[in-house]
Amino acid sequence: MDRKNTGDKADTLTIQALQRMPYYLHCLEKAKAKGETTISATSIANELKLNDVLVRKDIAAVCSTKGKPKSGFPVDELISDIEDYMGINDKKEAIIVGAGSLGRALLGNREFEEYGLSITAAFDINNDITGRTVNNIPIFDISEMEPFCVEHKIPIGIITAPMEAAQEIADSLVRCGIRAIWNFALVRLNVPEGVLVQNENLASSLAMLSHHITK
Amino acid sequence: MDRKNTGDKADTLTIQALQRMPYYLHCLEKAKAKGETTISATSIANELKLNDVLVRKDIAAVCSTKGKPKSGFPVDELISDIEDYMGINDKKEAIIVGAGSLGRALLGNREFEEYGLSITAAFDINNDITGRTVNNIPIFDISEMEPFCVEHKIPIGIITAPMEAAQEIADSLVRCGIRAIWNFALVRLNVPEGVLVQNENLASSLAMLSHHITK
DNA sequence: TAGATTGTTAATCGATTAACAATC
DNA sequence: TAGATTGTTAATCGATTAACAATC
Repeated sequence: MDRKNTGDKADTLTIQALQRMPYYLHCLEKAKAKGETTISATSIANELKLNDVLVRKDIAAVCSTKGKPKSGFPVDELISDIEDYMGINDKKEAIIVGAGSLGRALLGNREFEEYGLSITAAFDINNDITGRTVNNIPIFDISEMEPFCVEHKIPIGIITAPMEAAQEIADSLVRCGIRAIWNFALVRLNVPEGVLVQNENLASSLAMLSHHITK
Repeated sequence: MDRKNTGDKADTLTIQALQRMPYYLHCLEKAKAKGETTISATSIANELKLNDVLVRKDIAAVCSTKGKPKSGFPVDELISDIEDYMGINDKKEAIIVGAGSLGRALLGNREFEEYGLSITAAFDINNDITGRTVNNIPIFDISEMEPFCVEHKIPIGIITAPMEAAQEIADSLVRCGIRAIWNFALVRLNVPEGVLVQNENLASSLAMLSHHITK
């Protein structure tokens, strides 16, 4: 099946553009709170210190209507278009694998819910940890992970395990039909095509900070 | 003072390259554990699924010696060069501002120590939280932040506060002489030149995941 | 030696920015 | 109308990749 021009513009957004969306959303909600009903790409660009053409292109890729010269875009519509595009409004279930300090930290973070991510269980190998709950989310033994994922058709796995274990966990998740992995372990994961791996490299960020400080 | 060619190559690494460094480090340590004394850029590239010329360029920018055709680079030397470059070996003190779920999560994460980051205190506005400790790190009232930073000459601030408060906190940190900010709030911070802001956008990552799932 | 590997220079690729005509 | 703002096409910029001569 060819996907050259299917009418929807879903494929046109680059990763960078997609990552700017939450900023746009925040900016729009601020404008809405102020009572503004339309907003120009130019003003968004100024607020976020981005190029205005860039903002216009990003908006064009997700917005269902065109902007009007002079007034700009309708705020409400743009908000719901971005939310739809990001898939914020339909809840997606996720599990956390590795309930060490970072894993439990994420379990305790309620803000993910706002972005449509609902963490339903955590798994760990260490039986000092399993059996407990954090933020009302149960921590099970790792052996229960595969049946749990299959039964609940979990689409997202969050790996906060040590890097030595990460690839094996990823393989296991893939077998269960997971479709996206949020990887906090410092390894490149090998996954089949169609499975998205989003790497969250706190170590890389730390490298940036450290290097700047050390000059 | 002109900085065209000062002999050190510190300025030549791009952000992307710097972010690859932790992966190289991990890869090298794995090789070292296997008893290998030299390693080729080609083999690192294969392991990490990167282009070999890219790896060679990255290494050239940080490594003090040149590689030898056929054998490659000395593992030990490369490890210490990268560690030096990233500034892993000298401890840098940091504070956390905002001790909500994410902030306490980071407080509890002991892995940062391995990368040279030592979190010495946290601050919050909520007096249900202040006075406690997490992982032996005290949580103080926000009013004590400025004197603490000045007294201890803290170079790094980690913002895990709500986005409404983030800019004000950043301004305050800058006044105290902070040199880098690790920003987990979803706003672009305005800081003077010379202060690094490293944005950690969990929301942007979530946008990636959600969008992929929703297809 | 032959071959793996290096480092450099040039080509490619993709994202951002600039220029500009169209429009409310 | 005039001016702000839009959307598009072309130019720029920067990172990655390819080609290739040099070397252990």
